Amino acid sequence: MYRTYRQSLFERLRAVLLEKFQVEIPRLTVEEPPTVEMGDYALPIAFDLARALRKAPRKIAEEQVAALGSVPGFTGFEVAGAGYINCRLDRNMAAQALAAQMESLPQALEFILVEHTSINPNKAAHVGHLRNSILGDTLVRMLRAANYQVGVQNYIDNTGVQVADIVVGLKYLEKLGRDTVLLWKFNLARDGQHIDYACWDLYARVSQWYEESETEKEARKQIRLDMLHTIEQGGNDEAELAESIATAILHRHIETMQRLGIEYEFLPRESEILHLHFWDAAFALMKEKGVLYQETEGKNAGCWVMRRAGTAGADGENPDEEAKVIVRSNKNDPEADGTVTYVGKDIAYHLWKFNKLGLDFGYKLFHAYPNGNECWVSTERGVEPHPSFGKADAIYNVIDARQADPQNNVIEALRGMGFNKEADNYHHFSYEMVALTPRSAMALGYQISDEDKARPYIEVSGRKGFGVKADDLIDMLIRAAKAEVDARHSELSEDERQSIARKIAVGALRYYMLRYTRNTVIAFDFQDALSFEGETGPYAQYAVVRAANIFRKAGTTAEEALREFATIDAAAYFTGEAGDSLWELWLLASKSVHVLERSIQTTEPAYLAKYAFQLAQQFSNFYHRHHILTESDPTRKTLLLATAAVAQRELLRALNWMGIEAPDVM
RNA sequence: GGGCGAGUAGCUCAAUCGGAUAGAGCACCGGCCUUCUAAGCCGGGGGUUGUGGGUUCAAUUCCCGCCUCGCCCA
Repeated sequence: MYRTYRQSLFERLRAVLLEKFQVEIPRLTVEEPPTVEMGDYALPIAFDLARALRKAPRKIAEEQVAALGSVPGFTGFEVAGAGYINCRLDRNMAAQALAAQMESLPQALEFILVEHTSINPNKAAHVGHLRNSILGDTLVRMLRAANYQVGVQNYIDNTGVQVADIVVGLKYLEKLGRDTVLLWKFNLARDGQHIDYACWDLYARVSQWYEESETEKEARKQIRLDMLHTIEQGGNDEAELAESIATAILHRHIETMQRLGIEYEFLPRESEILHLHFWDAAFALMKEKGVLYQETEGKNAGCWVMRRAGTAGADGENPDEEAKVIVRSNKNDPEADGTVTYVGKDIAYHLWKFNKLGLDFGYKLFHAYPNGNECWVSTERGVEPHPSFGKADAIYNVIDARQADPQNNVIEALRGMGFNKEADNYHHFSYEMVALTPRSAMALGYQISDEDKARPYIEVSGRKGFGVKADDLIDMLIRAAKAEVDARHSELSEDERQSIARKIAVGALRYYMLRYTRNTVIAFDFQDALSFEGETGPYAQYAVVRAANIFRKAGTTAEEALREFATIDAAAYFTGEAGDSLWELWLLASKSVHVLERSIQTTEPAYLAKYAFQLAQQFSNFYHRHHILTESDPTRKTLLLATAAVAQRELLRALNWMGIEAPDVM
């Protein structure tokens, strides 16, 4: 509603400016007046034109108001302040329009591929991964709400150094082989332990083992490198072990994320990128397009390198020392000679995403969700038929800010190959890391140096086993929510209370991760994350529940309240101070799709989170101000019920776009 | 050394493409449960937006210098 009227206002003003002032404006700034009494939209256009037209802004604004005349849906325009044009909607008409139908965005044609989560399958997921997955899943939901076709995938680096570290740990620390590992897994299951948790500790121990002995350091580093190469090569016991561990941990990650309502459609794995020779095809293509060249001099002599984004490149005389190495050269270590870097493999993978590689994965089913959705995984020889993945028009890679450099290298490679459209539609959806407050780190039992205690946050580290595991946090949240529900709703069954607690926990966690803008480092704090008051998910859920209580006690439904509203004329109730405050809630409720659109344009889910909170806040205010059930004026009662219905409907939509469900009671 | 990001109330964060009186939450103080649920509402104190210049009708926002912190690359 808000978006639709905004659009028509823009069109009208553009036409008027062209006709009466001979000015063409590509974009129009539409703001909001400071208070709702002043109007619903504010146009600062007169300020922009003051210089060109050599007139005072107020004077221009007055002429424009005269030129605008009457616009459907608007009751008037007035000049305010130094030269703003404030626009007033016909409140009654707008409210009827909003009550009658939900606003939506036009059908989009693009197929958008979102990649998120991408956790190394060698340890349990932690809070940092949760931020990634929740941001990514919310982006997926927002794009789908905006009528895009969206694919979701989770990239699995199953042959990387982190998985190799676990295999080193099993072999050299736990002294396990291919067969005895099965027993180890069995014992874990018997003791009620999860493999991702066990590997969390093992990973920390291996990382320590590499460093702890000065005399063994070099030898152990070599063991690590050899293990990596053995696994990459495949067809041996170590690779089989790596595959078995990585797959088991991957299943755990899928389960963890499923608890938060996060699903994937496809899991492309690095092992297939290697074994299906994606790199060879990419290598040939890159050489053909002249993106890669073999350096003959300097420190990178013998390597295949690529000009780095933002640098001058080779000048014809000296080697480009800033160039990014894609294929390593190592005369001292023939094993390492010809090794493709991570960025190299990533380029091949992204050529596949845009259907530029001429190769495809094999596919097999990996996981079936309870709702019937399926998650597929890459494999060398897959099954037929299988769903189609890749062939994206645009992609969003949800990857933390520290990886901006490699991401830009991939984009630069695409551009260098002439895939400009693809490079333009490649979005690194970047976000800052989740760290721990010193207080939370100490609560977890870690020893903190005095220096670290003075910092606002401490970076988590998988190597040190320092961090908050995702499942632990979810368990804590559910316990905390359950205690509240138990205290309030003893009349409900255990199952019902558990289900409500789960929704509250998910709401709290998802909101917590979304409320911060992307480039803010989250200093994770248990006290904040476990809070259900103030600016939190449960606060917004509570507003929905309160609205539901009204309908239940009134013996009606939100839908019925909205149908009833169509039969009354509420114009008289939208005037005066009381009318302003009521209208303010309708106006805010009408902005949901506008906020959705803006959140997508700026790739900033935090706007949506902020909006949901504000809408809940306005509703709570309304709830206290008007006692609906005891309202004696029937027309007014109908209006108030419709107000609650519209606020609840739009709040539910906004929460749904963030993957937050509201319980029936709480 | 180069690149990116950040610095706003006691704390954690917002502030749309440069717009009207810089806003929320937490914490603190004071009110409100016989009413549709107090996971709530109302009120209060709290700010030289790191710092020095510049641009302009208007700067937290843009430009330049400096300081501090974080990350990435070499």
